[in-house]
Amino acid sequence: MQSNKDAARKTPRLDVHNSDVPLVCRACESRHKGVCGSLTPDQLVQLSKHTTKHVYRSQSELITVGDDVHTYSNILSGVVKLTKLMADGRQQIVGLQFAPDFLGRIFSSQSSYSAEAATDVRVCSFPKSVIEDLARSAPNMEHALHEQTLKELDEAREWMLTLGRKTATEKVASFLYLIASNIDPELDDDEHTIRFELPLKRLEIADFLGLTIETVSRQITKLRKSGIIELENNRTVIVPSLARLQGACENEQ
Amino acid sequence: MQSNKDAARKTPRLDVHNSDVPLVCRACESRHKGVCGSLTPDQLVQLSKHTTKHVYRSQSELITVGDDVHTYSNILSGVVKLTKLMADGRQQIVGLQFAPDFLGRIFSSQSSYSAEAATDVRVCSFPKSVIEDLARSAPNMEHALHEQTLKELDEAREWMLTLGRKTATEKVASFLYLIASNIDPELDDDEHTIRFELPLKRLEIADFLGLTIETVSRQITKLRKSGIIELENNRTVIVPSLARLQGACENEQ
DNA sequence: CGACGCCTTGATCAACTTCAAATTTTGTGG
DNA sequence: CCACAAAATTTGAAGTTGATCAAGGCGTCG
Repeated sequence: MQSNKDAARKTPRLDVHNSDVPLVCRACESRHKGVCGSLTPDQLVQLSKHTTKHVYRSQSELITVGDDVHTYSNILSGVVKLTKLMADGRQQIVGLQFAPDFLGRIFSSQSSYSAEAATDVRVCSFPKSVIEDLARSAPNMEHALHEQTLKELDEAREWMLTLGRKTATEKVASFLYLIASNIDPELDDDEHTIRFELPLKRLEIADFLGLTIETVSRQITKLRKSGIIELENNRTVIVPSLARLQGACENEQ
Repeated sequence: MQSNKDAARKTPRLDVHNSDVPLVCRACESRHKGVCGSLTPDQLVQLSKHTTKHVYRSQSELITVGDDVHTYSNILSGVVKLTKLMADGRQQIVGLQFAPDFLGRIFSSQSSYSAEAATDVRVCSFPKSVIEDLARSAPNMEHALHEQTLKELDEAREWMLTLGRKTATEKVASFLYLIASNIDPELDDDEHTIRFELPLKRLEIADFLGLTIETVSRQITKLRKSGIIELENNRTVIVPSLARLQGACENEQ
């Protein structure tokens, strides 16, 4: 997705040991990834002056609909869910974000969705104004944010196809495939078997797929009985063949 | 949505009669809107050197999945639908674009969806390289494109809620409300009644809503019988009260 | 242990789809 | 302008999928 065109825009990446890079950033896993990865040491210094790290416990809110947003964050670890709520309580998860995604609707003081920690989440936060000043003055910063937005848009549209046109089984398979691709999975000796923890509980999966919790449960059982997945426990999934799981995302009937 | 923060970034808008503005742009309805609206006369000149205008007939393809894209376009009039197709033929419209939207997945040579004219469409096209060079060298250009991407992302997520959690009637009402808000409607003497042409046929509405054509037809009939809309003919809709239509988008049962 | 949260399973029901056909609208050529 | 064919839409009846309602199981924590 990232093309070689981008490489030209980036300031040549300096060695991690370069003393220009601020201390907080030097040991950061996101240092070379996501938005931070395309910043110059100078910009990192400017940013790091206002950086704070936070841990959010699972199910706590990072951004509330309607509230003014004063910070943006880099996700260092964990999974964040973006949810929309209807007046009568119906809920839809409209996006999942993983490290090292950038969190926050830039150039807008209000969010039209809330962001909640699906798992425990560690973030590196920056005041809104610092990010926006940097975006205004540093084209590479705005470009990095733009790429992040484009990635989210591609993912949202892919999910629209899932929501609008896939069957319940295909939806659940698509969800498992999404997680398998985004969580760093343990690869088994038999290099084709992968294993991972689900970051969402059944109700959240239902809210992501536009289904009910019962239907999600039944489809998981169905995928298990058909041998496409195995369950070590409710949260731990083993995928013997990623190709077979992928096939289940779009079943020719 | 556009905030006053943006105003500061924009070069002060020059008078339309300013001779610096190229001829093709001077008479253009999009001149002050969309991406072009935030360009300087110099940038417009640079862009206009490579500008071509096209008309696409309804149902013709502007962008085909998998094909390399060599141009970006500004929509001058008409409606463009972005569609995704599954191997077995299931189809989902993942976005609708209206004038003066910018069309094309920037910074990527391939599109993961196709773009088709839903109605006759007039566009102003630019070679990919010119746009991307401009985006690289002119921060205000990239910012304008970024704002467009953010707007599309907000719309996509709003629609994910519709696809995932709304009933068939609510979906159709939401679609009509979307069109009423994006097509410039005729306002009746009685200032509350609005009237517009549907840019999509029933099958396309179904593909946008994740429904079948029959269900769409039945829901339209239902909305008509309940007095929320009137039909002048298959394509012409009259909305006596926009507030009532909005209410139908999210019905407390 | 007992209560609670979470997940699964079963039975029934409603919403939406599918299949089929009728009806209306649109386009074309004489 | 009419006749006719093709396309689009509507309507009806039956079938399916997934939702709802209800109950029970499992694991954790006080």
